[in-house]
Amino acid sequence: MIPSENRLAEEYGVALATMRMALKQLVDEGLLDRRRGTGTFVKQPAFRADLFRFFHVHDVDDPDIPVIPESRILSCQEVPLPPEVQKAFGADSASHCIKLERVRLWSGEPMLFEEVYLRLPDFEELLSLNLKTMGPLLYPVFLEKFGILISSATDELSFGIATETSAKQLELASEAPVAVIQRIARNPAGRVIEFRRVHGRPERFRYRVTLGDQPA
Amino acid sequence: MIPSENRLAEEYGVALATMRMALKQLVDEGLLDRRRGTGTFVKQPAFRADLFRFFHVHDVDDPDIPVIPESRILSCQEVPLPPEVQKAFGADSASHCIKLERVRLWSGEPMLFEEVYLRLPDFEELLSLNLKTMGPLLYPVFLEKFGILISSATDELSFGIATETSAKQLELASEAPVAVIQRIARNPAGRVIEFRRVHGRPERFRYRVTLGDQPA
DNA sequence: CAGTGGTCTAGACCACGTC
DNA sequence: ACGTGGTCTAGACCACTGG
Repeated sequence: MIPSENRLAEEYGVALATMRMALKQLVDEGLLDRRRGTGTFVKQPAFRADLFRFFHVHDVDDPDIPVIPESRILSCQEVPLPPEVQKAFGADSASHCIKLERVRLWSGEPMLFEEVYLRLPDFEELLSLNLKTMGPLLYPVFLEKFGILISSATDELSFGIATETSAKQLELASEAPVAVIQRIARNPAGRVIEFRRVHGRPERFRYRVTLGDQPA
Repeated sequence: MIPSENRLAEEYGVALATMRMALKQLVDEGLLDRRRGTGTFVKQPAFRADLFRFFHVHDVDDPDIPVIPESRILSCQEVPLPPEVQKAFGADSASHCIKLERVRLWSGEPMLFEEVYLRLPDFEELLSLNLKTMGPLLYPVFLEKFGILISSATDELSFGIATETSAKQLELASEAPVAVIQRIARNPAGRVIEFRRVHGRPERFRYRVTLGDQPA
């Protein structure tokens, strides 16, 4: 909780109405929360998990049931920056980054193979973390362990051919067709935090997204 | 342009600051536009064309160049409501609807085959319109000819098999693999206006979307 | 230069939550 | 009862736009 509008106005030597306008602005920006009769509070940066749960593996019976696939981490190591990751991170990137590989399963079957690239030195600690204890969603981990909030992402979907690794992990023939999702995720300042490439089994792959002003 | 804040405050018998707050609210809701030294204006409902240009057919040389594919309308007729369209439109739907079929081409090659379902009687006039004169984007036509604004859409992407018709139009072998996009588009009130099913040639298909708070 | 909106002041009264 | 934010008042000065 921060001091009341009365105290703040006095402290900063401005009129009450002026302070009210300033506070209103911060509320509009989502930084404060005001409750009549109670006070003004700093808002926790809300992680909109719903925004990032949009890999829908369609339930056999009801495609409207969303599922968070189970996660199995294969490896997590420091590697030289691949060129496309370099392009996404921009000029101010280090020469190396962290590469995390994992498989996501549903009902015991591998559905997605993910390669996640993260900036160094920001995520250096990840190398020494016990990855087994992590939940299936990465962004809450970024927020809790590293204080890094992912607030926007650009996904690009296309069709491609499985690599040797992705074919093996998805239990497909090599060079089988796969769904390809490439994601660039950013913090609120627009800095690219993550580059991700995902291969998915095509026959059960489903991606859903809603754009525009959501009706209430 | 609407009257100045001074005149409005006087007319409605409220203080200037109160009228200012009220106007501010309407600005926040996107209904008004205020310009200092000029006046207050009713805002045209902005059609966010950028929101709906997200079928990216990747340019061979530069995948970052967005393209609006050319449009060729094949048919436009009244048909009974297919079950999945019924489900999208809901209980208050008529028993028939308009079905519009078209092919979208780029560099003369067919890339996408679209089946667009629209509500009756809202779009009744579409049957008698000269479709040749329409531009490649449908939503501006909805707005200009019918006063209907599309403000949100949910897309669902998956992989499927070409139908007889889509294979023919895309110049593929029958039962060839295709990209499938299903779209439900709504007006600001949340009413479903359009149901669309799109088949795309997989090898050149690319779909890009950005979610979250876009950095400035 | 006249009129517009943008910002600010110094009050007032009210609705709501907590104690 | 008291302190909180929500709304309102009746002014003031400034910055910008247009003719």
